[in-house]
Amino acid sequence: MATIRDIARLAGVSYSTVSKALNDSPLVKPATKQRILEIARAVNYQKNIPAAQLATGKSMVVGIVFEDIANPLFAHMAARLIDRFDENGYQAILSMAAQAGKLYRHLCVDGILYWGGAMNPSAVSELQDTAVPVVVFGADDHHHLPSVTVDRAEGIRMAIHHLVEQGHRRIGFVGRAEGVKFQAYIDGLNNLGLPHQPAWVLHCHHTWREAYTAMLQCDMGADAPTAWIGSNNQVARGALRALLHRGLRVPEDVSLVGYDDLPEMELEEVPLTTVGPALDDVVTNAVTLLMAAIRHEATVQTVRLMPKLHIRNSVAPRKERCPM
Amino acid sequence: MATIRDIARLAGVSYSTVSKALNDSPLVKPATKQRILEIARAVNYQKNIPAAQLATGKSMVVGIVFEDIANPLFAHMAARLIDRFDENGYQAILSMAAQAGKLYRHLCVDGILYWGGAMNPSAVSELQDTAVPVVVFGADDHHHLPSVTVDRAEGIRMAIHHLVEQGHRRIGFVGRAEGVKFQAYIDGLNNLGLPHQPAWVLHCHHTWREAYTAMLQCDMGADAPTAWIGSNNQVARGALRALLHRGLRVPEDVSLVGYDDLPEMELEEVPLTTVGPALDDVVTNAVTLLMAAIRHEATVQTVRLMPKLHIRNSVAPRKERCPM
DNA sequence: CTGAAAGCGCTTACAG
DNA sequence: CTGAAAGCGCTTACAG
Repeated sequence: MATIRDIARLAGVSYSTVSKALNDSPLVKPATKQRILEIARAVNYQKNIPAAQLATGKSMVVGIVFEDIANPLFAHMAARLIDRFDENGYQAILSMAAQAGKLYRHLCVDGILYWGGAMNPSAVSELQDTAVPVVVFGADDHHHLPSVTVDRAEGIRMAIHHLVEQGHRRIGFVGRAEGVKFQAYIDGLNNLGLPHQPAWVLHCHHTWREAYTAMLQCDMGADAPTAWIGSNNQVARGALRALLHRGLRVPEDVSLVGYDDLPEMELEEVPLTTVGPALDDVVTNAVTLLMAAIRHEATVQTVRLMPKLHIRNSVAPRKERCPM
Repeated sequence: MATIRDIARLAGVSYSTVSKALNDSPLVKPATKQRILEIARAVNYQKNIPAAQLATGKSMVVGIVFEDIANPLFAHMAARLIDRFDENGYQAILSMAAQAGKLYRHLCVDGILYWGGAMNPSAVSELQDTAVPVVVFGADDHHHLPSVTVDRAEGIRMAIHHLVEQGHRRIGFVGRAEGVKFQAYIDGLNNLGLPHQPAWVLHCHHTWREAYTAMLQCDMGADAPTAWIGSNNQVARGALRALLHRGLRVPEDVSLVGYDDLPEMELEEVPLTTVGPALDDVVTNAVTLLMAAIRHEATVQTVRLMPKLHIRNSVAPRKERCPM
């Protein structure tokens, strides 16, 4: 690997001049600069970034942490995130929560973006230990960190209202039976004076499989919900499949609205009506916040986004369901 | 951020002794070592890896490149890959093909693992420019690089044979109508003296959506295939959905075998019969190869894996299909 | 416009 | 067992 000194020798200048030329400093005569650049290309010079980083104290790379890379949301956002950082002159690297702390400390990244639906507290606090700025997104507020959050409770309320408008009164919930979304579900029903029963809540983690299994096994007697809310994209899909598997028609027999608005939701067997934030907004705001934090101009600490309702084909007016 | 010199001052020793203590060198007296370690912990010392890297020339991190992070195979393999590297004392970072070249050169990683189904030639050659070892996997052989490949042609042959054993003679292909798999499809039919027609090949990229659309629109007249091969996991799923959407029963009316054996394939509406390599083998071999290359003991240059047939429920003996 | 010098935080022979 | 010194490849005042 050629170094700055090799080039200096070849060009017959000092290596500090080479350094300046390579960094396009105005302090070096165009002619020399050009000569140096040509030689650099000729020897296929590659700057040693760790060395530059050591000298300047900045790496121009940021780390992105994903709690759950199996979630299709991940693929959807990662590419956009990387592009946004690139526009800001930063390179982005991806990692999973388990190794992020150690990794980014080692690499001395300039900033960290943490995406977590469930938000692993120990992973986050490990990140905080490092001196670099971190912003979190996709989760609930984090007390001590800038974050972009979504009013998920409002999202669930919107889902309930939409269902109620269609005449539904027995509304079930599939997903994690705890946290903001679940609480909003309970509160939403109570506020509207709607009934709820333990049997209408199918507790499961945010995976396709668990949601599928839960929905497949649950009681679908005459007293069962006529509409369900699935607490994220995976859950909604798994639930949909299970419903269909059981011979129920969606939305004719049962309605379903899912949280998270991925483009793919439209491609499901029954295009899913969903509620969720515009993902591009989430991405853009998260990047903006981190850039500001890196430049120490962190005026805004928290951005709160509103979800929207996307009506497709998985909700229909209630009619009493034919028993199984 | 505390440095080695801060600790030295606090401990009343030279900083070179601190360095040795921190690296657990046997050259320092246990008592001093312990005192140094305690101080290091007390001041929350974090080693500056770029500096260490500059001094030693190695970073102990490897880069993993994924061409297509939207492919569920990605999530499946990334976690396993990271674990394997960890067992070898290496940290792994993920990135997408577009930025990998620049990124890994900047970071001076010790090795690169490149996963590509379609194999983007320019991205790979950009990687090769760097002096660090790279191994590719999940794609065809790469002429100049160590690689772990799968005999995909054999996989397709296995699929055809399985279908033929079930009495099928008109076998269609959904996926990229070029490359190894497609060629194996054509050759396989020819070798068995089976007919084939242009209309039985649905060309599409490896996405759910394209496969779905292609299968939805194709001619399903009396002359259509009674069985299909989907060229990867996404394609097989999209095709399955389209078939069902058209009112065809799988496998009663049409059979389908998919390439790639992801655990999720079993969870499809109709559990899919698939053909593909054991993914853990792919992962393990790829890591082993890269580790060997990094240690300059690259004896094996290419590992070729055999796919297997996984029989589930999407293939049935042929019966003439009821026309649509 | 150019170059000599110091320094970033670490590692590693080498001498004591 | 400990420490002084040189060096990794770069950047950046500072002097010329």
